[in-house]
Amino acid sequence: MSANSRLTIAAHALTWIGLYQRRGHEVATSEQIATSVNTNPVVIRRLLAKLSKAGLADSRRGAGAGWMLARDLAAITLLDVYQAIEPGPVFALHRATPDPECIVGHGIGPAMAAVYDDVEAALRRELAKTTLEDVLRDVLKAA
Amino acid sequence: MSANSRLTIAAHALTWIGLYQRRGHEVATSEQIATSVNTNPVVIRRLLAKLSKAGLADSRRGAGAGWMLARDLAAITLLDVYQAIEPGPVFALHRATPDPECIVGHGIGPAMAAVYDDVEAALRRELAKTTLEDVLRDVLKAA
DNA sequence: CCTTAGTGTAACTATTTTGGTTACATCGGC
DNA sequence: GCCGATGTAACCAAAATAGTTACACTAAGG
Repeated sequence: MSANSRLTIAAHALTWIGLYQRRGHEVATSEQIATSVNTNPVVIRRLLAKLSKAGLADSRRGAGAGWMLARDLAAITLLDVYQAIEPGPVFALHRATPDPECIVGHGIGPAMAAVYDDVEAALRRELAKTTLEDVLRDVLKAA
Repeated sequence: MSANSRLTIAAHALTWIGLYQRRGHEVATSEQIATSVNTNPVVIRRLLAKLSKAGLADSRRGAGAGWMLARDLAAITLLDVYQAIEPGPVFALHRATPDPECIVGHGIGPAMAAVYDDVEAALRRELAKTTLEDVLRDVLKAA
């Protein structure tokens, strides 16, 4: 399937900031996070910008700039992260509109849309079960 | 997100064949199906080839060739279709492997993979709830 | 002030996925 | 053998995703 890695990267970034702050640091830079994630700092900043708009992270500019969490890790679920960064749905309907003269072509869109709504709801329910605190706990356990 | 339309098209194709057969026809051609879906016949054949391998559809060659269902619509769930055509997972881990020296970089992969397994399981459970018979009923209701 | 480290964001490129198209070998009933 | 279809490879186009460069802007600290 599509398979994008944004949720993974975003969770990684926030978890990294959370751990860094717990170790006594004020802010984390996109450069530091990018090193851990193994990508370009701009990729991190773009994601954190969305997370910031969603109220999950905050940035500070000027000298001593960087990123910090807007809430504790325990107060951020993967659903929060998902909603902050994923615009589209998991499944798409037809790229080109099917033949409206055909009964199936006419009715299949709404029928599938209803199913997809339920699937997305289930997916969200599942993502809501895990907080970044849970993720960090697993991470530390594995170390 | 990714958003591919394969599941939609595959469900459309099978439902179309099912209805066509109920109306007394032996087989449906990829050309007919493609007209209803509004795409190229090869796209349909490619999908039906996978559905055939999964035991959901059968093809006949030579003169009077075409496609038929291998099972009744009521015996095919959207999960069956999904598994027949979707290879990869919904969410991907890091594209490049994160810094293994970093605790978070080291442990985040397995941690997220565990969550993603649960999410996929929920998604499958949800898809299994709907059969193509259900889809056809909705389609006919909308007509 | 003015230096400086880092954010914010646009613009461009590369890679991958997805879907559409052409082409043609093959099959099998008539 | 003819003919209408499948089966598949090969190629192309478009879109999504991620990586990169570039640079204006911000604000603490000297």
